[in-house]
Amino acid sequence: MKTISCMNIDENLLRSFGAEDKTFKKKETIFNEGDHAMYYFQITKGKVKLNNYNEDGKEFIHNVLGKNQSFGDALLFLNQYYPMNAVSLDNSEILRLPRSQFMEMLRQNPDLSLEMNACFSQEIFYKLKMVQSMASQNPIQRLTGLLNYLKSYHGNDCAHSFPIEFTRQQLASLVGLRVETVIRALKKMEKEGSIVFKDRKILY
DNA sequence: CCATTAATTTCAT
DNA sequence: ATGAAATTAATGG
Repeated sequence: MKTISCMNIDENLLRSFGAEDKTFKKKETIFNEGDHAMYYFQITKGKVKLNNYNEDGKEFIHNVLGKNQSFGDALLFLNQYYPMNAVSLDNSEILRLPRSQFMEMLRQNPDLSLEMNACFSQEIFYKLKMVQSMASQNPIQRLTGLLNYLKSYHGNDCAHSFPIEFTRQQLASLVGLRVETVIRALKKMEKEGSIVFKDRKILY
Protein backbone atom coordinates (compact mmCIF):
# COMPACT_ATOMS: atom_id res chain seq x y z
CA MET A 1 0.00 0.00 0.00
CA LYS A 2 1.52 3.26 -1.10
CA THR A 3 1.20 6.02 1.44
CA ILE A 4 1.19 9.73 0.89
CA SER A 5 2.13 11.69 3.92
CA CYS A 6 -0.74 14.10 3.89
CA MET A 7 -0.80 17.32 2.55
CA ASN A 8 2.45 19.18 2.45
CA ILE A 9 2.30 22.22 0.23
CA ASP A 10 5.47 24.07 -0.66
CA GLU A 11 6.03 26.85 1.86
CA ASN A 12 7.06 29.40 -0.70
CA LEU A 13 3.94 28.72 -2.72
CA LEU A 14 1.83 29.18 0.39
CA ARG A 15 3.58 32.41 1.23
CA SER A 16 3.23 33.72 -2.29
CA PHE A 17 -0.51 33.39 -1.86
CA GLY A 18 -0.48 35.28 1.38
CA ALA A 19 0.04 32.67 4.08
CA GLU A 20 1.24 34.13 7.35
CA ASP A 21 3.38 32.56 10.04
CA LYS A 22 1.52 32.22 13.27
CA THR A 23 3.00 30.99 16.50
CA PHE A 24 1.08 29.19 19.19
CA LYS A 25 2.22 28.42 22.69
CA LYS A 26 1.92 25.05 24.31
CA LYS A 27 -1.72 24.35 25.19
CA GLU A 28 -2.92 27.32 23.17
CA THR A 29 -6.10 26.95 21.16
CA ILE A 30 -5.89 27.36 17.41
CA PHE A 31 -9.58 27.09 16.79
CA ASN A 32 -12.63 25.83 18.60
CA GLU A 33 -15.49 23.62 17.77
CA GLY A 34 -18.15 25.85 16.29
CA ASP A 35 -15.78 28.37 14.69
CA HIS A 36 -16.11 29.00 10.99
CA ALA A 37 -13.56 27.17 8.89
CA MET A 38 -11.65 30.04 7.33
CA TYR A 39 -8.05 28.99 6.96
CA TYR A 40 -5.76 26.35 5.65
CA PHE A 41 -3.24 25.41 8.36
CA GLN A 42 0.12 23.79 7.81
CA ILE A 43 2.52 23.03 10.63
CA THR A 44 6.14 24.06 10.20
CA LYS A 45 7.12 23.28 13.77
CA GLY A 46 5.49 21.65 16.77
CA LYS A 47 2.41 19.49 17.27
CA VAL A 48 -1.30 20.00 17.14
CA LYS A 49 -4.12 17.83 18.41
CA LEU A 50 -7.69 17.75 17.19
CA ASN A 51 -10.17 16.80 19.85
CA ASN A 52 -13.64 16.81 21.35
CA TYR A 53 -15.01 16.33 24.81
CA ASN A 54 -17.94 14.06 25.43
CA GLU A 55 -20.76 14.74 27.84
CA ASP A 56 -18.83 13.56 30.91
CA GLY A 57 -15.83 15.60 29.96
CA LYS A 58 -13.82 12.67 28.67
CA GLU A 59 -11.53 13.70 25.87
CA PHE A 60 -11.65 12.11 22.45
CA ILE A 61 -8.65 12.82 20.22
CA HIS A 62 -9.16 12.65 16.46
CA ASN A 63 -5.56 13.01 15.53
CA VAL A 64 -2.24 14.55 16.43
CA LEU A 65 -0.38 16.22 13.60
CA GLY A 66 3.24 17.21 13.33
CA LYS A 67 5.67 19.00 11.08
CA ASN A 68 4.63 19.44 7.46
CA GLN A 69 1.14 18.21 8.06
CA SER A 70 -2.03 20.17 7.53
CA PHE A 71 -5.34 20.13 9.30
CA GLY A 72 -8.85 21.34 8.83
CA ASP A 73 -8.41 21.36 5.07
CA ALA A 74 -11.45 19.26 4.26
CA LEU A 75 -13.67 21.80 5.98
CA LEU A 76 -12.55 24.51 3.57
CA PHE A 77 -14.54 22.92 0.79
CA LEU A 78 -17.58 22.97 2.93
CA ASN A 79 -19.19 26.10 4.22
CA GLN A 80 -19.29 24.66 7.70
CA TYR A 81 -18.27 25.01 11.29
CA TYR A 82 -15.41 23.06 12.77
CA PRO A 83 -16.71 19.94 14.44
CA MET A 84 -13.65 19.79 16.72
CA ASN A 85 -11.04 21.87 18.53
CA ALA A 86 -7.41 22.33 17.51
CA VAL A 87 -4.90 22.77 20.32
CA SER A 88 -1.16 23.28 20.08
CA LEU A 89 0.76 20.69 22.10
CA ASP A 90 4.12 22.44 21.86
CA ASN A 91 5.27 25.86 20.97
CA SER A 92 4.31 25.58 17.35
CA GLU A 93 4.77 27.55 14.18
CA ILE A 94 1.97 27.31 11.71
CA LEU A 95 1.40 28.71 8.26
CA ARG A 96 -2.11 30.05 7.93
CA LEU A 97 -3.69 30.79 4.58
CA PRO A 98 -7.14 32.34 4.32
CA ARG A 99 -9.75 30.31 2.56
CA SER A 100 -10.25 32.56 -0.44
CA GLN A 101 -6.54 32.68 -1.21
CA PHE A 102 -6.30 28.97 -0.69
CA MET A 103 -9.01 28.44 -3.28
CA GLU A 104 -7.26 30.77 -5.68
CA MET A 105 -4.06 28.83 -5.21
CA LEU A 106 -5.82 25.62 -6.16
CA ARG A 107 -7.42 27.22 -9.18
CA GLN A 108 -4.03 28.26 -10.46
CA ASN A 109 -2.43 24.92 -9.60
CA PRO A 110 -4.62 22.08 -10.81
CA ASP A 111 -1.86 19.60 -10.11
CA LEU A 112 -1.96 20.58 -6.48
CA SER A 113 -5.67 20.14 -6.48
CA LEU A 114 -5.28 16.59 -7.76
CA GLU A 115 -2.67 15.83 -5.17
CA MET A 116 -5.03 17.02 -2.54
CA ASN A 117 -7.70 14.64 -3.76
CA ALA A 118 -5.27 11.80 -3.39
CA CYS A 119 -4.66 12.82 0.19
CA PHE A 120 -8.32 13.04 0.97
CA SER A 121 -8.86 9.60 -0.50
CA GLN A 122 -6.15 8.17 1.63
CA GLU A 123 -7.55 9.90 4.66
CA ILE A 124 -11.07 8.64 4.06
CA PHE A 125 -9.86 5.13 3.42
CA TYR A 126 -8.04 4.90 6.72
CA LYS A 127 -10.72 6.72 8.64
CA LEU A 128 -13.18 4.15 7.39
CA LYS A 129 -10.97 1.35 8.64
CA MET A 130 -10.70 3.17 11.93
CA VAL A 131 -14.45 3.29 12.26
CA GLN A 132 -14.64 -0.43 11.56
CA SER A 133 -12.19 -1.25 14.31
CA MET A 134 -13.78 1.24 16.68
CA ALA A 135 -17.07 -0.58 16.29
CA SER A 136 -15.49 -3.54 18.03
CA GLN A 137 -15.73 -4.00 21.78
CA ASN A 138 -12.34 -5.64 21.76
CA PRO A 139 -9.57 -3.23 22.85
CA ILE A 140 -6.97 -5.02 20.75
CA GLN A 141 -9.07 -4.59 17.62
CA ARG A 142 -9.41 -0.91 18.30
CA LEU A 143 -5.75 -0.38 18.97
CA THR A 144 -4.73 -2.33 15.91
CA GLY A 145 -6.97 -0.14 13.78
CA LEU A 146 -5.47 2.93 15.33
CA LEU A 147 -1.91 1.79 14.83
CA ASN A 148 -2.58 1.10 11.17
CA TYR A 149 -4.06 4.52 10.81
CA LEU A 150 -1.14 6.25 12.51
CA LYS A 151 1.31 4.30 10.44
CA SER A 152 -0.46 5.35 7.27
CA TYR A 153 0.11 8.92 8.29
CA HIS A 154 3.80 8.63 8.80
CA GLY A 155 4.58 6.91 5.52
CA ASN A 156 6.84 3.89 5.21
CA ASP A 157 5.54 0.55 6.35
CA CYS A 158 8.49 -1.68 7.08
CA ALA A 159 7.30 -4.29 9.55
CA HIS A 160 7.85 -3.60 13.22
CA SER A 161 9.62 -0.35 12.72
CA PHE A 162 7.16 2.44 13.07
CA PRO A 163 7.58 4.14 16.45
CA ILE A 164 4.41 5.39 18.10
CA GLU A 165 5.09 8.81 19.53
CA PHE A 166 2.08 8.99 21.78
CA THR A 167 1.56 8.60 25.46
CA ARG A 168 -0.65 5.75 26.68
CA GLN A 169 -3.22 8.32 27.71
CA GLN A 170 -3.25 9.82 24.23
CA LEU A 171 -3.69 6.41 22.66
CA ALA A 172 -6.57 5.82 25.04
CA SER A 173 -8.16 9.12 24.03
CA LEU A 174 -7.72 8.22 20.38
CA VAL A 175 -9.67 4.99 20.66
CA GLY A 176 -12.06 5.88 23.45
CA LEU A 177 -10.64 3.54 26.07
CA ARG A 178 -9.15 4.00 29.54
CA VAL A 179 -5.39 4.07 30.02
CA GLU A 180 -5.35 0.89 32.01
CA THR A 181 -7.13 -1.09 29.34
CA VAL A 182 -4.73 0.28 26.78
CA ILE A 183 -1.78 -0.82 28.88
CA ARG A 184 -3.27 -4.27 29.34
CA ALA A 185 -4.11 -4.65 25.67
CA LEU A 186 -0.64 -3.54 24.63
CA LYS A 187 0.93 -6.14 26.89
CA LYS A 188 -1.19 -8.82 25.29
CA MET A 189 -0.27 -7.57 21.83
CA GLU A 190 3.39 -7.74 22.67
CA LYS A 191 2.99 -11.29 23.88
CA GLU A 192 1.28 -12.14 20.62
CA GLY A 193 4.08 -10.50 18.71
CA SER A 194 2.07 -7.89 16.87
CA ILE A 195 4.01 -5.06 18.48
CA VAL A 196 7.37 -4.68 20.11
CA PHE A 197 8.57 -2.44 22.94
CA LYS A 198 11.67 -0.34 22.71
CA ASP A 199 12.10 0.93 26.23
CA ARG A 200 8.55 2.06 26.81
CA LYS A 201 7.83 3.18 23.29
CA ILE A 202 5.83 1.03 20.95
CA LEU A 203 7.15 -0.20 17.63
CA TYR A 204 4.60 -1.34 15.15
C1' DC B 1 17.16 17.96 43.71
C1' DC B 2 12.12 18.96 43.53
C1' DA B 3 7.88 19.27 40.83
C1' DT B 4 5.32 17.65 37.23
C1' DT B 5 3.77 14.23 34.15
C1' DA B 6 3.45 9.54 32.57
C1' DA B 7 3.36 4.47 33.30
C1' DT B 8 2.06 0.65 35.93
C1' DT B 9 -0.07 -1.85 39.78
C1' DT B 10 -3.47 -2.56 43.21
C1' DC B 11 -7.79 -3.07 44.68
C1' DA B 12 -12.46 -3.08 44.44
C1' DT B 13 -16.66 -3.77 41.51
C1' DA C 1 -12.74 -7.32 32.32
C1' DT C 2 -12.75 -2.44 33.88
C1' DG C 3 -11.80 1.83 36.22
C1' DA C 4 -10.51 4.75 40.36
C1' DA C 5 -7.02 5.37 43.32
C1' DA C 6 -2.35 4.47 44.81
C1' DT C 7 2.34 3.60 43.61
C1' DT C 8 6.42 3.90 40.90
C1' DA C 9 9.16 5.69 37.05
C1' DA C 10 10.60 9.37 33.89
C1' DT C 11 11.20 13.92 32.56
C1' DG C 12 12.06 18.73 32.93
C1' DG C 13 13.59 22.77 35.20
